[in-house]
Amino acid sequence: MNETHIIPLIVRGFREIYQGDLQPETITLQRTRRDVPGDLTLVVFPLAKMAQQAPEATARALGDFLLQNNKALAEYEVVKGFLNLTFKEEYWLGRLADALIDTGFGHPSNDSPRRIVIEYSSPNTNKPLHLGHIRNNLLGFSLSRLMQANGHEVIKVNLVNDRGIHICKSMLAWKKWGNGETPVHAGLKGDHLVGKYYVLFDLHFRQEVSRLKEIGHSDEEVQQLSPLMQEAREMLRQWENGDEEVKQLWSTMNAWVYDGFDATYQRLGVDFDKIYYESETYQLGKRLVEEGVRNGAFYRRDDGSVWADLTADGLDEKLLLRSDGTSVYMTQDLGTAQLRHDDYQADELVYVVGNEQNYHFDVLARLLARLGRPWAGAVHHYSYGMVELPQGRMKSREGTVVDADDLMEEMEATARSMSESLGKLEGMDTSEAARLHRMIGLAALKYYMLKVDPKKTMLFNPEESVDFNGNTGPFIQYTHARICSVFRKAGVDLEHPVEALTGNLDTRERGLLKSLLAFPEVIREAGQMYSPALVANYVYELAREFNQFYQEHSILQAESEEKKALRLALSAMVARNIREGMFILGIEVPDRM
RNA sequence: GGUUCCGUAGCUCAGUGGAUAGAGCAACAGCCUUCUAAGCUGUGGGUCGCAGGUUCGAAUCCUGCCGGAAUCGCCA
Repeated sequence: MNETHIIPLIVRGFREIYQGDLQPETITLQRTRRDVPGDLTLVVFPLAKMAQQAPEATARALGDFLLQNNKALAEYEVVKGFLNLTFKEEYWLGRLADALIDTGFGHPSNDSPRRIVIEYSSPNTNKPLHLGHIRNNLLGFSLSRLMQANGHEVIKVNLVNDRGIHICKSMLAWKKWGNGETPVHAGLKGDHLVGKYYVLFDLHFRQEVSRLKEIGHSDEEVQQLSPLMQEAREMLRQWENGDEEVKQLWSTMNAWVYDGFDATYQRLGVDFDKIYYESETYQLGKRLVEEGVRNGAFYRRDDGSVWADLTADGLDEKLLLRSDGTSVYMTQDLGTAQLRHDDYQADELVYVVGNEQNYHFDVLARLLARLGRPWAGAVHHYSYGMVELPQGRMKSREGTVVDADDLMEEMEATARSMSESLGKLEGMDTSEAARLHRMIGLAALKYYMLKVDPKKTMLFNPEESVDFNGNTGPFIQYTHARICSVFRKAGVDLEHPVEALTGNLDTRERGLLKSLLAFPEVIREAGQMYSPALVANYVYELAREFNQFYQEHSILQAESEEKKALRLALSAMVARNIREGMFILGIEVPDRM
């Protein structure tokens, strides 16, 4: 519900009655509580102070004025300092009729669209995607849709970290113990195969560590002395020196990983407009660091390493280039930021990255500023919370990492068994049923993760995540399917449900209508807050409210034709808002389930 | 230790200056000859971490304290 059009009238009324100028910001309008008569509430307390009159009297004076000057208003009531306004039936019916023919409903008009580059996913190529990546991907993708819904131009980019010591570890392990194994031989997705060798490296490395510790070496010494680690570091140097054989192996194994990632992305339903590879951008980062050294922004130590001194900003010194000349994470991110800016000249460079990297992005923005990049302020770290399991954080050592592919498989299987035990899809052909199970299982997973405030650490409870009742994705899908079913029975087109709207609204219908009309405002606010969770919560509330309405009223067997038309119109709008809202979340809704 | 974030019902979460703080799950009790029961209704369950402050009004803003997490790497 968005009745801000009444604000100028309030300002005018206040001026006429009290000869005072009201700043629109001091006007608080909100939806009237459900248990009190009225539609829209003006909070009068702050105004009463300016009017130098008791809140009740001020409210009544303003109420009288509004009633006289706005034909849409039917009556008002004053409760303490709250002025509760009630609109006429025709007004609400008009709003509903307008919404029905508004194909852009839920896409607020935007007179200052921005160009926004959103980076998300950002995987390393040494391991398959896991639960943490899933939250990242879902947030990044739905954030993109949310910004598009708000009229912004969005470019979705992925930054694949395809180079570095971690990849060398997988490569080295494969070279030593792989016997030429390929994904085809092994019957494994490529990302999983490469991940297997990363784990193998770690296993052998830890054996070396314990041997070295037994003979009395410290933790730091062990890192230096471990032959495996030395080999991996040597491999990284060879890679940066363009060694043919190393590059060849690197391309081969990365190609396996990309095949695997593509399959996972596709199944998850996310995509990208452009993919950056750090192997193609880190050199640019090095050049930026050198530039910084030349103009005094950074400095080089005797051992050849390059640092930024951020102590004046209350931070520490930050390494930008290792003593052996190889680049670190920050080097690469400087390069990719520059490249991204050159490519798009975007108003915002959004990085969907976990909050464990808050410091990193704080430093990144400062470094860019220090390099004199005027667009440094465009860097925006979209910092989201970690995903934890009931037993705590995921730990690869303890084998508690929840694999993305496995998880999607399980959700789908749960949807299948649930649907079978409920006897839901009788008579549906198997491929159609399979499509539905995918849709439902994925909805459960996506909604479960997106309904939580992005910045908060969230708990992933496997048992709860496969619950399809209550505040869940399948519940919302079900509501949509129910509405579609009604329209099939009625033989009415959901997009053009009625010719005309007349008659009266009861409390439930009126409440549902007000909720429906709030949709554009929710999308706008969610966009301002960068919060898909607001959309998720709205859609859930709407579905819940519809189900209450559905339980109480018959749509097709309504008391009169005009009532039937009205209820069809309400139902159609609920279905549309659900579909649009879920679309923003990257969740599909079925016509039956 | 510094910085940042978090603390709301048994559990998971909404609620970012307005009225009597809400959902879901779990527990218990009901509702399908009527548009899909993946639904609906009801019952019980709260010192909004604690203490001050600002305000007509605070879960919400400020300060301090307590508890938890992340981070401060020649890892990414």
